[in-house]
Amino acid sequence: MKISAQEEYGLRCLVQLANLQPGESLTLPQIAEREGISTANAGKLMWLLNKAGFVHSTRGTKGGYFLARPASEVRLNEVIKVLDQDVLNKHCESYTGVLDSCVHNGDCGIRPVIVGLHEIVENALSQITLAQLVGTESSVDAMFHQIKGIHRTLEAQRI
Amino acid sequence: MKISAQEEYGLRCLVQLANLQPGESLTLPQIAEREGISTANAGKLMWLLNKAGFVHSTRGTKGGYFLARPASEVRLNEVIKVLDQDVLNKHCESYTGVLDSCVHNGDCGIRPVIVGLHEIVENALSQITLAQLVGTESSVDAMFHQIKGIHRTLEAQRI
DNA sequence: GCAAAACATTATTTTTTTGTCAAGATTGGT
DNA sequence: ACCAATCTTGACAAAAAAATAATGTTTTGC
Ligand code: FES
Ligand code: FES
Repeated sequence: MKISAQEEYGLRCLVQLANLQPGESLTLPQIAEREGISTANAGKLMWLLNKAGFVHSTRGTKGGYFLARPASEVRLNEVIKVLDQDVLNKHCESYTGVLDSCVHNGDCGIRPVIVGLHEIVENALSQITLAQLVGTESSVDAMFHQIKGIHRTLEAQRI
Repeated sequence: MKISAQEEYGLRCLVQLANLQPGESLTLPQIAEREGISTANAGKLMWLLNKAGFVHSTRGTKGGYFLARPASEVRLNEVIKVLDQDVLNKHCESYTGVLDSCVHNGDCGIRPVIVGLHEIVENALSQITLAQLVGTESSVDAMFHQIKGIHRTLEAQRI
């Protein structure tokens, strides 16, 4: 269970744009330099995000990228879904094994785990907006702990 | 954010062993056939799980694999951690980009998200044991929804 | 003791993911 | 009109992950 490079860098690029003042924009070389990735790579990421409608772009001199929506209205689960090539949902069909579908079709004890995990992650991500990621690390961390705090309570009860 | 093939299949193999009666065991070909993967692949997975101490094995004719601990004492977060090559924790050092470490070292808004997500997943997994996965799909699903239910409550409050 | 059945371990191949390159298209300034 | 800065897009190459193959070791049963 890990976050893919595309998910992470795509999100990072969006955060860079979220840091801008209204009216400002960033070019590909600027984004690439600020995140320490190549311009070509940033280009592909931004192309994805543009296609998905998260950013707008202007061509030509003085062009660049800027957020299409206010950062406070962009939830992280939407972003991740786009960057992850939508392979998350339909798990049982795209089975890597020899068989076409999962051998446990009909009554499967694994499916709830896979699906449930994705739901938990999605739910956590849906509670975070881009705007919440522009602050200092400690403020972001504190925000995140509100979500995790609920879990700790549950765990404490269980023991 | 997705579960890797190794995580999924390793977990599946363990569930197969958890289904056994005490004293029984499964051979590699049996495990492979039940999960629809190749014998060689199952062999590698079981080797990992054996090395990590989750299963014991006996060689020779009438050999096979069986759980080293009761299924009710094996938590999923331990299993996943072993199958995922421990790359989960130290994220900021193993940065794929051009730089040695994350460009935001010192004050990073992304780090809490990465770390926090892993903690949330780990926490959820730590609440599930192998024994809970041997039932019918609906029973496993119901168990999982107890965990997710907490999230729903939180979400409802937020709105 | 020998052969068959089974696990153990390392190496190789295949597939998927990630990152790069290059040619094209659009805009703004001069 | 021209040029330079910029995004766009598809093809390509490198890296990582996954799966397979190959070889070796141990045990059982005869
Ligand atoms: S039926 Fe899809 S994971 Fe089992
Ligand atoms: S410092 Fe590690 S993700 Fe930013």
